[in-house]
Amino acid sequence: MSAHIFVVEDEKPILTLLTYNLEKEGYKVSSSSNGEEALPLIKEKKPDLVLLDWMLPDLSGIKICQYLKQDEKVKNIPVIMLTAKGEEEDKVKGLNTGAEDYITKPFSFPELLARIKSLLKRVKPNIVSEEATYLDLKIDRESMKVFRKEKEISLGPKEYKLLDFLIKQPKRVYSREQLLEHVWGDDINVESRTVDVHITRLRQSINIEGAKPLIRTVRSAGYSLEN
Amino acid sequence: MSAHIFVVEDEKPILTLLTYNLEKEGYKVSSSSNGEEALPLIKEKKPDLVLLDWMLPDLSGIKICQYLKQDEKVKNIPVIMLTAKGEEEDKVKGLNTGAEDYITKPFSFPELLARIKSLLKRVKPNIVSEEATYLDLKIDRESMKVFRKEKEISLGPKEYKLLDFLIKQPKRVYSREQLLEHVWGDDINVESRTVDVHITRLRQSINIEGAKPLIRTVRSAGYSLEN
DNA sequence: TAAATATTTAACAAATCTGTAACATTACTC
DNA sequence: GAGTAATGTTACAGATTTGTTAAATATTTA
Repeated sequence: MSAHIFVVEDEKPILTLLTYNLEKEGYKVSSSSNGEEALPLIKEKKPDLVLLDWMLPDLSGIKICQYLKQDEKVKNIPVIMLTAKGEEEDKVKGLNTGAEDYITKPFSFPELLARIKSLLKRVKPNIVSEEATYLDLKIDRESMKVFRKEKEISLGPKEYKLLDFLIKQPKRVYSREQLLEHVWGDDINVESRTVDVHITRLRQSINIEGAKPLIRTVRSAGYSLEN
Repeated sequence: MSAHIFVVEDEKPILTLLTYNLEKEGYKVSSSSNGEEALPLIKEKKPDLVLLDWMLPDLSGIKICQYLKQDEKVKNIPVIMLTAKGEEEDKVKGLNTGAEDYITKPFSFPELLARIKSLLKRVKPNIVSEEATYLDLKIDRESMKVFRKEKEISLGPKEYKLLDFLIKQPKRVYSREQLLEHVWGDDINVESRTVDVHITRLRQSINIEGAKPLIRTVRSAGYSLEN
């Protein structure tokens, strides 16, 4: 499964070059040479990574980045900013926009590629596929069905979300707070012990005869999907 | 593996504060309060980042930065300059020296920390890596598991934290007080002898048949992860 | 070598953390 | 609108972890 990269760049030669090279590397590329139209497109398409020219003519890259990083739904998409040489002083300003990386134009493509890969590796959990499995557990996100050993299991909405989240990085341990943030949403105000209860319910649901328990408790730390 | 930061600052209180706080965050810190001696030291030690006072008495920070940025071997080390308030207008001048960031004194430590992290992220994308090893000991921070010779070891929360901290800089000796601060947290009030007990427990946990002891006691000084 | 100093370890009580049942409340379905 | 399902909270039992103490052991000093 390949990552989807969104490029916002008004300099056509650069855009063409980037698109060409990135696609050659196997990435799916979308682009816009116009800041104003880029923002809604990014929110709609939810790419895995955004390459953003610092100084776009209409809506500047800095602004776009700020908007993205303020929006709950897309703030986790990593952003690499392309800053031209003369704008280097603005780097400091850029720190506060929350972009994950900066590259000064003109840049070497291999370097860019390395940085892209490095970032994508870190946000792997955001790259979701239609189907995920862990051992004998399978989740089909299209039909929203869950199977254990080929047998369908019925989960409540929250249990489904919880599993959906945990299975993205099965072995990673998440704190109750992290789970609340990602599964419940961070504005919500819910006791962290509530997570325990839902974990218990999820455990009961996915537990079938003759199968291992799949959720690990890590004392004073949290939970992970693992046995 | 933790990042190495070099601080050049002639104001002793600031230098002390910085060193203290940075080490508390787990960074390795070297320093110099003298510009002339700093330059060769930086070239020799090749830290991951340099914090540089703008106006040093002998050899100014600007000069040092210029020299660093002209030297092929160290030009890639990011530099953060600490400018005093009155010197703010000189920022523009400073930009040409190639420093990566500027902070005006007095500064808030959390802000400095954020900038350091942001810079380090670019240079060393995974400075606090998800995995650390020392000899036959491995700690996976993602799943929060510890292995000795490929075999999983189960640790209590505090033991895990202790090891997690010690392994960031193996061989470095930490006093009981330092360990209390880093592993327990500094508001807490716990006897320093308690550290001994936890070290003992950690020793027992990570000690498996036919493997060397990995924690060294340094009499009247503290402990280190070393054999 | 004895005394002084420092560290290791076992034992135990106190504190903390987790699992789950029970219940109240809210949201949804027909 | 009644009935059903889902959700969040609380309470409590049981399990694990933690800090302290004190005695045993080790190391240094005089």
